Amino acid sequence: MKDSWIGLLDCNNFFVSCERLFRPDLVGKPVVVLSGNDGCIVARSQEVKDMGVPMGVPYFQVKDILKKDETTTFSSHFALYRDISRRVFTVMREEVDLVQQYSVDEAFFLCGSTDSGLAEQIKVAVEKRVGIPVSVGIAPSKTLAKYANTHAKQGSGVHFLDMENWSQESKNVPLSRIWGVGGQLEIRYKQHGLVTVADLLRAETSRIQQVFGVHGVRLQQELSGQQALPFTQAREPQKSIMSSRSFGKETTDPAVIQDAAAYHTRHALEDLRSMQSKTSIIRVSVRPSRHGDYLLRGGSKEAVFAAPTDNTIEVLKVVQKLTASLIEPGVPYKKVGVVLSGFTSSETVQQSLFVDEAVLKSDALMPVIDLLNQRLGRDVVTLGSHLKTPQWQSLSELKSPAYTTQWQDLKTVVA
DNA sequence: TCTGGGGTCCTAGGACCC
DNA sequence: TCTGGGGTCCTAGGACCC
Repeated sequence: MKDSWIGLLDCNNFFVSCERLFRPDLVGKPVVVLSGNDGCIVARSQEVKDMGVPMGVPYFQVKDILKKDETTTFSSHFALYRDISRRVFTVMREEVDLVQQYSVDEAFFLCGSTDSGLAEQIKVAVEKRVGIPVSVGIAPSKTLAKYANTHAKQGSGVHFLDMENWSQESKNVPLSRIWGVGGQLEIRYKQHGLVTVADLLRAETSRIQQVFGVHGVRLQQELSGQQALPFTQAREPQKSIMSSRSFGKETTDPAVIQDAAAYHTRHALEDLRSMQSKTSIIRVSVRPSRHGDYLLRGGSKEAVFAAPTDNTIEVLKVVQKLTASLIEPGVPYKKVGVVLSGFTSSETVQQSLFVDEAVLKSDALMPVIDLLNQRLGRDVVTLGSHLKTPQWQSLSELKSPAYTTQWQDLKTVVA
């Protein structure tokens, strides 16, 4: 299809919009959503953006400014956002066939280069039926569609990139504004005299390949309107599961670190089993604070299982060893996490020739534990040694009620 | 005092093999 | 006594994204 352009639908200030859905009184007023630990700002309403509060800034640094302007603050509430996200894309799929979800609040779709009717139609449907404001950008490639979306957000909410003007406009667009160019790459491009999109488009591809590798060449193609990042409707299976969290307070105590590692292992394995998958690679990482003398003392290690497993007990043993070998005495750690990868479907897993009897028995235990936790609430039944009160956990003090996922938090509507 | 969590992809460099 | 080079796999880490 020669005329196949790519659209990007992006929810505006997604987390903020989700909170406003249940607090319509906050529409038009400043709102922020914080990360876990109430550490950083992860979503800002337009009013807060206009106040000059940057994305990702530590909350404590802007607390006073926000208070002064009577900003409403929420701790993040991912179960709610995932639920709203599912509704957004359900409605979207009813309006357009070819959809590729990219993140919790964005999806690409295929459409014609002049098909503004469709773009408008999707936007209206989502806003009307879900209540989340969205913007749509349309262009010949994904990277350009992302860029077009920034125009859409500033304007009427739908924007088609005009390729006639693009070669002219690209002279004034810094590479740093392009999807895929972060702080480090911006510096590297600058070192080679490449500052604007036009600079990159002019550069010799062989030289770009040499200096910036496949990533650079792909970027050049995407920005010239070629689709180097293919649109695929098929949902790629998830390749890894991560569970990690910063501690409320740094710790040097191996028992506390082991307890947190065990917690993340249980949760990652629970997710794994719900995906009907088994894992063959586990990686454990420990990090000191990113802001202190121990910056470089973190690290990670992985282990490979001879036969793929979804058995928490089996994985916990390995995690314990990896964690112990990573911890250095006296280093104050701030974060620990585990990542599972190398998945195979549970049904197709080959049995190892030498299966431990005890492992087989505990395999049967896993579904029981998952079911109990589903019924009784997370972590009612847990495996592995753990401290009575987790000393590493943090508080989310400003969390909104679980409007859509907990019965007791359902909104009461009085007619 | 207080600086997120969950993903993907890429690559440098060491180990190992022939 | 002299003492290669290329390929591949793996680990760990880095960059980016939302």
